[in-house]
Amino acid sequence: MPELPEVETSRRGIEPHLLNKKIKCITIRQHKLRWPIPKNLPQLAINKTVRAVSRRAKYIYLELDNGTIIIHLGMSGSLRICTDKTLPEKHDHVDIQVSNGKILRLRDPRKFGCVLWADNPVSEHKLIKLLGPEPLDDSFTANYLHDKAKKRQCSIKSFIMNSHIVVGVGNIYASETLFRAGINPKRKAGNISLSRFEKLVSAIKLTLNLAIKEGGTTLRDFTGISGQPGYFAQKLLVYGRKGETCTQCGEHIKQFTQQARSTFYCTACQR
DNA sequence: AGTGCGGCCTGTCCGC
DNA sequence: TGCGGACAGGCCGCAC
Repeated sequence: MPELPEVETSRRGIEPHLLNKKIKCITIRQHKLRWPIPKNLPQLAINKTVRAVSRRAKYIYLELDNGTIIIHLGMSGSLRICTDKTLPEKHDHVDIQVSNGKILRLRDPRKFGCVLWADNPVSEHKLIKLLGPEPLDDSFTANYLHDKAKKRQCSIKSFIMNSHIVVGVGNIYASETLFRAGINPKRKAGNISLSRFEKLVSAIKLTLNLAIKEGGTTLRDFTGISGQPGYFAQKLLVYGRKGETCTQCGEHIKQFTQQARSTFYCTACQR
């Protein structure tokens, strides 16, 4: 599933094919994604130029003069660049063709993703407005997290997965970063010291940057096959490693369920 | 306001 | 071998 690093890699992959190109055609084969694709999307976007291909949280923006196309990949979505010679397959729901003939094609078997329109400025859109800082921005600091966590009773894991606190930390990276920071995922967010938040913030930045590097390598030829799931697996320290030994201490990795999500951690290393 | 959970959806895996 | 059911997950929107 696309986590932030994969979304950023996708963005970088499609950008050169779309930037400064005019949108010529939008084909919607399946309107029913997480939210319906607006019926008037083609009307709004056709003959408009893509001024920027950017990202906020796990949303990809195609910025036009009159507004923005927002794309979210949900958990099974992927983007590729092709031409109309490549026939759409079963789960290829949307094509956006630009003036050089290239097509941006969205595939999403589970339909958890979305394609939406936002009037200017996109930052005022309902889904965007309340989002927390980008984890890789300088504004995301230990002080910020520590302050936000004051008196919070929820677990540190659900705290860092809360997009109103910080964006882009999904279920996999929540486990991974808490392991790197040596923090027990069950610990209450409000009960964590500033110095431990410093470790956590460093771990989040490190892990996401490493994964973006990995994604960059794996998805280099993005217009071809595109990203297979599980390509991060080699680098994962705890996620999906239930019963295997901890890379730090040799203890067995434990799995349990938190907020209906699988958490993996080392009982010895994480306190 | 903070917290937790239901729901959306289909491919994959497991057990029978 | 084929089939059914459990499971996975991002994250909004609602209920408490």
